[in-house]
Amino acid sequence: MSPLSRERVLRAAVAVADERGLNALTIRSLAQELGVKPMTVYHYVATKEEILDGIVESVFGEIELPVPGRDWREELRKRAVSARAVFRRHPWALALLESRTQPGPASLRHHDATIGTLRLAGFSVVMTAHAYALLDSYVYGFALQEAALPFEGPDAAASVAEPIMETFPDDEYSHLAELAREHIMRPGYDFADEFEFGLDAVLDALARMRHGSP
Amino acid sequence: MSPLSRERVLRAAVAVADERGLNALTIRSLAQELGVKPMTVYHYVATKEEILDGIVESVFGEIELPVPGRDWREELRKRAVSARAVFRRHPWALALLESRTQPGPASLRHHDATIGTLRLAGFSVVMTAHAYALLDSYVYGFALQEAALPFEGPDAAASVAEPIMETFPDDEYSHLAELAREHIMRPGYDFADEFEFGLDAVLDALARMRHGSP
DNA sequence: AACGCTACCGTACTAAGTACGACGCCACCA
DNA sequence: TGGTGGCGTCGTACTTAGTACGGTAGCGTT
Repeated sequence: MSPLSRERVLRAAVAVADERGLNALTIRSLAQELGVKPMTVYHYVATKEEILDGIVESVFGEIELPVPGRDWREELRKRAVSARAVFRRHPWALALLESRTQPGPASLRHHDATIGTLRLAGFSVVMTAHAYALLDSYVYGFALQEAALPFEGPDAAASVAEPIMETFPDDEYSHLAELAREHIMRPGYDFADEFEFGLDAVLDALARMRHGSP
Repeated sequence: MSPLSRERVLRAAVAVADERGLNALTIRSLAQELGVKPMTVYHYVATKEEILDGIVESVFGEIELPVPGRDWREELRKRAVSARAVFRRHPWALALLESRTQPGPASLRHHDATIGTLRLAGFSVVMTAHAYALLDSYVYGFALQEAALPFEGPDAAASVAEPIMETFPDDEYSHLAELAREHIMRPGYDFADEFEFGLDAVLDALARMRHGSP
C-alpha cells in the first residue's frame, strides 16, 4: 500500500479504464480503487485532465522501442506489432490522443527511436517524415477500427453480423452481403488477422520509398 | 424554425460539436442552440447516446461514395480524400467510433459502395477484405493523427514544436531534433501534405494486391 | 512550546443526464 | 359549442460528476 504516489494513482487509473472503460474512470471510482477518499487524489494530480495525460503517456511507455541501426524492417515491424497489442489492451487510449497537447518523455523517446531507425536505414529527412506518417497512420487506424468493433476474436463476427444482415433484403447492399456471407461470417474469420497482411504491405511500400525521390 | 424534428436536433448537435467540441455538446447546450428547454430534446431522441450515434451516422453520410465499375483507383482515391476532409471538419467523430455498435443506412451504403468498387475492379472476396482494412486503417489513422495535432495549417508546427524542443538538450532525442529542425519547423511545412503521398503509396499497394495470392 | 509540513479528508458548490408529471394548443367529433 | 385526446413543450427534482475550500492529525525542527 505505501503512502500513495503519483505513479500509483496513474497505475490505478489505467487499471480502472482497462476493466470498466474510460467513462467509469471518475475521481470517485479511482479513489475507491486506491482505498482513499476522492479529494485525496488531488494531492498527487492537479486535475482530472492531468490524469488523462498521464495514463496516455504511460501507455506510450509500454510500446516496445525499435533499435536504430539494426535491420530497419524487422525493428519497425516489431514496434508496430507491439503498438497494436498495447492499444488492444488499452483501447481507451486512442480516444484520448486527441485531447493531448504536451508530449511526455515516453512519447519523445518513442518518436526519437522510430525516427532514428528510419534515418539510419538510409531514409532522407523528408522521406522519414513520409514513412513515419504512413506507418503510424496504418497502425493507429487499424487499432481504431479494432477498438470500434463490437466483437473480438475468431468467429465472433458472425453472431454480430447476422442480426444486422437480417434488417435488409439480400439484394440491397449486395456487395456487403456477399463479403459478409462468404468471408466475414465463415468460421475462422478474425479481423485481427488482417493486421499483419496490411503491415507487410506498408513495410513493402516503405522499402520502395527508401530510395525514391525526396 | 418549424416544429423541430429529429433531423434538426441532430444537425444542431453536429453544429455544437463542430464549434465547441464534443465536451461542450450537452443536452443543455443543444437545447439552447435549438432555442428550447432541455427536456424538449427528449421528445425526439431517447437518450444522449442516441444523439451520439445519430451524429456519427450523419457524418458518414457526408463522405462521397465511390462508384463501383468506374476506375477503381480514382474512385477509391476520391472517397479517401473526401473521408479525410469530413473527419477534418468533424474531428470529434473519430472519438465516437468506438462507442458505436449498430451501423445505420448511411454506413451500410458506404461500405457497400466501397466493397463493390473493389469487387468490380477484380479483387477477390478475400483480397477485398484485405484491401479495405488497409485503406481504411490508413485513412482513419491519418485523420486521427491530424485531429490529435495541437496545430493546423502550414507553418503552425514551428510555434508548437519550439517550446517543446527547448525542454531538453539537443543531444537528447537527437533524431527527433534533427527532423524537427530540418523539416517540421521549416517554413511551408504542413502535416496535411503527407496525406496524398501516403494515400498513393497505399493505392499502389492495393494495385499490387489485386492479382496477388488469395 | 510553537511552528509548519505532509498526508489525508468532510462539506458543499456547480454542471451534467434524465425521470416524472404537468400545461397549452389544436383538430376533431358529438 | 363544448368537450376530448394527443402532441409538442416545459418545470422541478434526483443523481452523479469535478473540484474549491478549509480543515485535522501526526511528526520533525528550532
